[in-house]
Amino acid sequence: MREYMAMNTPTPLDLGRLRHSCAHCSLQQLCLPAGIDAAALQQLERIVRRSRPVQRGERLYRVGTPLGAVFVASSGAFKTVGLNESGEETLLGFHLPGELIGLDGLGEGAHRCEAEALVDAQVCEVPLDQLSAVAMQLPSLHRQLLRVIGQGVDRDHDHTSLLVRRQASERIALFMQGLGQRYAQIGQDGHRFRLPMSREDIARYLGLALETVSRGLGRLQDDGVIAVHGRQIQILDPDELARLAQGEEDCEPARQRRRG
Amino acid sequence: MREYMAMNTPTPLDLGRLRHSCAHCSLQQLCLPAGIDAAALQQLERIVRRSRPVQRGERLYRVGTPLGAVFVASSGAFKTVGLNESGEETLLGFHLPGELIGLDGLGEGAHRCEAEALVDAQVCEVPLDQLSAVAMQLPSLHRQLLRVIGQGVDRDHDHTSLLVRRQASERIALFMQGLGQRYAQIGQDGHRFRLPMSREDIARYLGLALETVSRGLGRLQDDGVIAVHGRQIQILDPDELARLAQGEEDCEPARQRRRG
DNA sequence: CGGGAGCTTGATATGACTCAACTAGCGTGG
DNA sequence: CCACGCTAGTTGAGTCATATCAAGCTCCCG
Repeated sequence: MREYMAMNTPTPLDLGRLRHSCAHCSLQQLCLPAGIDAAALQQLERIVRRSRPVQRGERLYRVGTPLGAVFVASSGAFKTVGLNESGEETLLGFHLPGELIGLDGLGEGAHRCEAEALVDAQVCEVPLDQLSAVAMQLPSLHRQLLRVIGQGVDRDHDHTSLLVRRQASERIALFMQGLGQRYAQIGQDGHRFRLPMSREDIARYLGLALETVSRGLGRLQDDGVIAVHGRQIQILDPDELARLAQGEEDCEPARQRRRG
Repeated sequence: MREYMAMNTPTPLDLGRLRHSCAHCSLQQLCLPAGIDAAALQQLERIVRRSRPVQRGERLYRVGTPLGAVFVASSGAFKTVGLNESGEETLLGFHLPGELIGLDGLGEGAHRCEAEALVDAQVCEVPLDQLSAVAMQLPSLHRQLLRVIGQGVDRDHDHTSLLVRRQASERIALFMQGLGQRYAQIGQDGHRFRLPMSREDIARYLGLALETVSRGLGRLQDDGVIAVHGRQIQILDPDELARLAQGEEDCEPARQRRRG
């Protein structure tokens, strides 16, 4: 958060944030409140624990933690990491503001993965039993709950179709493109953003070696598709990025390689 | 249901099947009815369209089909295949009896993938609006609905941790092991089963070339871990399979390769 | 200024893909 | 009943992309 503050919100504390409610949240249209009526919103607000700060590296829950609540970041970013029997970690997903965290564990009643803040963040916490109870009273909230669950499933499926791609360059292009789209969806600049995760996280998310990710990004930069400065990313040529993401390997005749 | 019966199962009709209900279904404990009380079960039965036969190759829904119902096979097997913009297909999952099909599309209200029967099958269909309506009356069913949704998410995550494995042999071993476990869960023999899917389907599910799958299975057979006769599989050495699945590459000193 | 994590870059080895031929199994039709 | 053709699966040879190992670099942060 230090970084963010320095970069984006000069004064250390935005008082408005303290008064934040679902009704005033910029993410309202993306989050549980989307599409529910005023009465339902009030009910929902009553049970939501709002905007708790979470430090980088802090975990919302661990493997085995009984499922008690779902979370939504209002700022920052999270990763969810699965641990299998043999102790290996699998990077299951990244979660930007507005995207529900903690649906795993719905199956067994306890979390099968861990949710860790990639940068300092703010999270809203929604106790699941209360959410269920309210959802059973309010059809619109019930629908919306199923909708955000479905969106999580969709993101998992997107991840899967990333992972089955053969070419590393394809996975990387698709990842950057998808991230840009997700930033755009939450009202941030989809062409210029800061990666909240390390190269290693990206590599594990994409099923690649971290060196391959590094090289892939370098290549995209050399080709003039994106600009990379550490974690700062700028998408220079979205169309070309989309082309590469769809497996159409360059062969670009007119475009020169290496410092385009 | 009458129509279905009349249409598709001409003479060799098992009368017992006509009486089939959730209460008598062998999959009861794995399916939506699991853990709900008798009253809830009755309510649920009222809305479930039971045991429609589905032919191999037939699809339950296609991309873009408005989400209207979820499905559970009572016999047979399905695959779900996602189609992305560029027309490429991604094999998102296999569904054995008792495993919910059709949760994708919850996010957008329309299916993003297609569910196709791998072999002739029987499916129960649960209209989603009615299911929602009943779930809102019955806490136990509501809980159970979230639980089966969560199990679907868990399976997707298992798939993901398969895909990030580096070694093809590891993915293949893990796949066979997982399939065996799933068969065991539904009361079938987990050590001896028939694959409902082709090598190509397996390959696409695992993010490998089909030849690699074929070789991998051959290798497992040569090592005496499994026996393969076409799609008929027998797991001979579950412990060794588990070892291989966890990445502990053989180096087996005593065990001889090629026709063990 | 020093330390260290995070990242880049280089050289090399190898595992998996690709292309290709071949086989097994199965249903069809002569 | 066998020949045929088709689909699914196996097996082989060669190439290439990516993992791996190993330096070196850069940027923070103390």
